[in-house]
Amino acid sequence: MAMEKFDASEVEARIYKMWEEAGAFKAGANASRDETFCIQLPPPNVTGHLHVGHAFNHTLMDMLIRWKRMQGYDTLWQPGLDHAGIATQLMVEKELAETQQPKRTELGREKFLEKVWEWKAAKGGMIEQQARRLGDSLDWSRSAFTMSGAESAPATEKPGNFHDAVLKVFVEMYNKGLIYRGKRLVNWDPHFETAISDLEVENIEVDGHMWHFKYPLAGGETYEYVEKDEDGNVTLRETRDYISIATTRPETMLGDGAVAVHKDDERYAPIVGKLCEIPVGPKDQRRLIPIITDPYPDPDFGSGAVKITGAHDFNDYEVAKRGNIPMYSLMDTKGYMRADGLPYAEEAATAQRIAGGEEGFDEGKIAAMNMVPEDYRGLDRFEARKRVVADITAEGNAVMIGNPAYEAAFARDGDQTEVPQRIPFVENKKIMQPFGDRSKVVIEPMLTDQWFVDTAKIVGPALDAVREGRVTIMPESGEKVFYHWLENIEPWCISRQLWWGHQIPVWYGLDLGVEDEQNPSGTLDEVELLGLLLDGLVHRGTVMHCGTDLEAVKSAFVFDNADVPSPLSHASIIEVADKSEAIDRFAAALAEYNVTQDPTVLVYPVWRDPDVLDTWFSSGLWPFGTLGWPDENDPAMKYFPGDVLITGQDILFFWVARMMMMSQAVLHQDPFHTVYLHQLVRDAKGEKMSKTRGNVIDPLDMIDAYGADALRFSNAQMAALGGVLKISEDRIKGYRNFGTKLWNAFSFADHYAIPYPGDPEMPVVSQTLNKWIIGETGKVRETVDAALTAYRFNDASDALYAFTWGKVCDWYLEFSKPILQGTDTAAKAETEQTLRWVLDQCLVLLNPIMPFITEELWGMADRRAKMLIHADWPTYAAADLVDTDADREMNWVIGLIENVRSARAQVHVPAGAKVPLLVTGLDEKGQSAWDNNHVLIQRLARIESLSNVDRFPKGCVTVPMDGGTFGIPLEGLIDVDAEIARLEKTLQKLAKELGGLRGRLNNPKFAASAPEDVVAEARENLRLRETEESELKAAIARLQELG
RNA sequence: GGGUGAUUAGCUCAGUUGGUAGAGCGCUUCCUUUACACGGAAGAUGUCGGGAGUUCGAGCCUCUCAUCACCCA
Repeated sequence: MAMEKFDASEVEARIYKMWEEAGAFKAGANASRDETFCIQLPPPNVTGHLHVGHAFNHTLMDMLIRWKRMQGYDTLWQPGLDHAGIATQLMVEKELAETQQPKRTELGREKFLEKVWEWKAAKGGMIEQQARRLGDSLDWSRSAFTMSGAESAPATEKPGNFHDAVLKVFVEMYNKGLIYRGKRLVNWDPHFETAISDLEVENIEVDGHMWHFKYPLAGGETYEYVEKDEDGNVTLRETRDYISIATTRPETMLGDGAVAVHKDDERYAPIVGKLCEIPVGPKDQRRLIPIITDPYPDPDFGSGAVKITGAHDFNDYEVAKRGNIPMYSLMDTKGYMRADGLPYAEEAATAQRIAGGEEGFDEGKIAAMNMVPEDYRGLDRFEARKRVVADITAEGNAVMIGNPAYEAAFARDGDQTEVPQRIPFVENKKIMQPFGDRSKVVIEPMLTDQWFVDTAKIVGPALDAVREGRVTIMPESGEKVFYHWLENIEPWCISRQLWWGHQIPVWYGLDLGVEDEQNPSGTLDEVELLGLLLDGLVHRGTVMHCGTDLEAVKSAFVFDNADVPSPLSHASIIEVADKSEAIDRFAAALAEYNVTQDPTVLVYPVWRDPDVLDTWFSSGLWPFGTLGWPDENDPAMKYFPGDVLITGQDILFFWVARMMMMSQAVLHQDPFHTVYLHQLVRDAKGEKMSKTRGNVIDPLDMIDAYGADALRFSNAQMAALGGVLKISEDRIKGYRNFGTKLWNAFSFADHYAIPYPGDPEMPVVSQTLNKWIIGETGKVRETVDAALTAYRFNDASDALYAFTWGKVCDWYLEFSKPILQGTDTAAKAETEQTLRWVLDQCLVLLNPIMPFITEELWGMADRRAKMLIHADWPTYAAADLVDTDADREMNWVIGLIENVRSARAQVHVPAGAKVPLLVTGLDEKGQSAWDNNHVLIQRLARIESLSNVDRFPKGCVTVPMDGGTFGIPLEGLIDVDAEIARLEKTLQKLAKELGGLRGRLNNPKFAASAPEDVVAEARENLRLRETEESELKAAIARLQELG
């Protein structure tokens, strides 16, 4: 019966179903020892689809998991999904728009979150289905979700407690002072109106402009401006009443707090400490700002003077912090120029007093001030830029240069009245501009109130983990990057102005505390009551408390209020939406109390922080949040800490470092011992894949075309440590062919009707051939184990490819044919058993890389104790299996066959023709090797007979071997000149090698300083080459006689 | 501007304490020989980016230059 062809799509679906239904991937499946081996799958976005990057690293993880599972480890490959705040919210908003449903803001928070959960249930997690096509042996029954257990989750959702973990960690870190609220500059996305992480910002080089403006000195002061060249010669000397500023963002001038120059910049030394004017806004209310020194300005860049807008530029922010310069926010959350606050004239006056040192300031006060003049208020930031440029230019404060067009016009017709002689100095230049990777709008650095993790306080243990070798980062270069980043770590902004995510567990209440306590009576009298009502609650501060839920913070608020007059101190605490509702409710209750004197109507409203946590905050808890924590008694906690993390190097900081910090902060352990980083998967040319380039390779298409095994093999093959990953369809096709080769090896066994009982023991053999292949199997098993232990997936796949195709198929199966067809029943039985055993070993060793085809072939045996996925990984050692004599003999046989074939082909002996073979000087070993294997040799090299001769006849093709020289008598058949040419060429190559070898051996320093075995090897090599050389020379001589 | 890495056969890439270069694909020639044409056999192709140094010996170590890529400002 002939085996059918391998149909990947049919087999893959069937086999995967079989594994999954049998629970083959479940945690602990096939465990025969206590040691655990756990890999946490980096959770893909719930909105995500499988791309080549996933396909790549899933293959590596699956290889390790399958390998360890076969070795009997208690394994867990933990899957799950990330709720992906901004991506998911965007996806759902888009869908609402497309289906003409009410917008997010119209729905309100609660209804919108319902929609998100509906979307998740219907369309989220597509990637989990796609990953199955790859053959991933993930324990799907444990699939986790970073939003599981959230208040908003519907009952239909799979239960989980990730939300508990997130809140518990937040509260603990808050209580330890590791989390705080503050005003800092963050990347702000004006489209989504939220802070976003650095990872979500793409810096793209775009065409921009550099404008040059004059900031006039206060009071019309002047100074001598001198420029010098490298040698100190004066190239320009003029009297100026201004300082020249270059900027790519003129609209931010409105928020300037200073002009900074380098302290060593002689040009500006005379005016440091003086004031200059921001040349924009109403003429009467021009603000004056100080000229300061700071290390940041580069004297060689632009004019060397930099305007400092602390609230809208990251570099300026640092300068402003150093110099205590006010940072005026200019824009609203949508990126429009602010329209709130007091009239500009009043704000400018205040700012002026601050700049002059007559008035103090703090963060809150500055934040409330709107420094945008009325004319620009409410404008889009880019529109405002145009207006600012136009206004400054109109007023004559643009730096002017000669107009090339004027020169040209003058030269042409001597009349240039239509063309201006001088024009504003505007450079066209490439600038790096930040864009939101999802919104595609220009990201605005914005000074906002956000929550931060004080990373500096928790970074220590993560750094130590790598420094002390508890955690290994591969490739090693990742360690440097890791140190560099962690040693210069910035506070981590963890709040996002979104709805989809873990809402920050902090509640605010009105600050009722009275600073100058005038009434220690402890009761609420009429005067105080009115005071509270009229005092403008709006301007009162707030107090806040953190807890896992409202109940948890109530007592803290009650405690706060203990000091306020009774009965207000006993007001019941209620939750409201926000501060304004809180004020309304509070005032209404007071008013009612005033009338009724009924203390039970008094309420103390509190409201929850509307922001949600950065997605990376929750995914930082992934290593234990997936295992039942905070329930430390969950049996799955035995898998913490995990073993290996395999992920893209681009999220080393964003995720890997954070998992390490969070695991240490919460559980005081490292989450894994090894981090394997890989690069971005690119197309065959090494370009990034992108939809716009149209070079995206969909792994599912590859699976459709070539099967999952081929894609996996290709992935394993390109996984050289630290290497660039270029995926090539030709290569995948090549590994599909490899699968077919393996399949046909079984078809071979089938063809020879070799019994296939299944689960064979390693046979005890007497045939050299069988001894040899068993030894080779032992070698490859060691190579594969060593490679996988060292995460050298390419070495493992290389070794298996070379073994299966190059050893088993090319030689072993060919050699077995005469025995299988022969009459020696003992030899035949032994070879049949060996062949089945060897093929079984191929299946076992290849299973981690190509699980489908191997499992299918495994299942064709009459019976199997277990599925291949749970088969026992072999432990035999090459040292026990390799028979050196068999090894030497088979290599000699292979060499002889190859050399005879080569010689035949080169002198164009017809492929089918059987030729006689002669030999001279055959030694004992050669004779015995020939005797043992002549059937194989004659068959594969197409040889009719062997005759011992003293001397080769004229016109004989020579094949020098160790232990005897063979010759094919071909007088009259061969082209003598061509054959001489062939031998000469071989001789030349040989001469080169001999030259090298002799050179080394004749050098006394070589023998003195090189290791002994190297010297011995070189000597032996030289001996063999010299013999070969003399044989070749003799052969050439014979041919020349003939000619 | 800072950092990291790369540059090896026509293409895509390996090459783990320095011992004299390999794979897959592609290409050329031959072969439908009873596992396999998604195959078999044979074959060609490399001053290992340039230069200098250390060494008996350098693709590998050091310096330098060039080009490219990525990350961070």
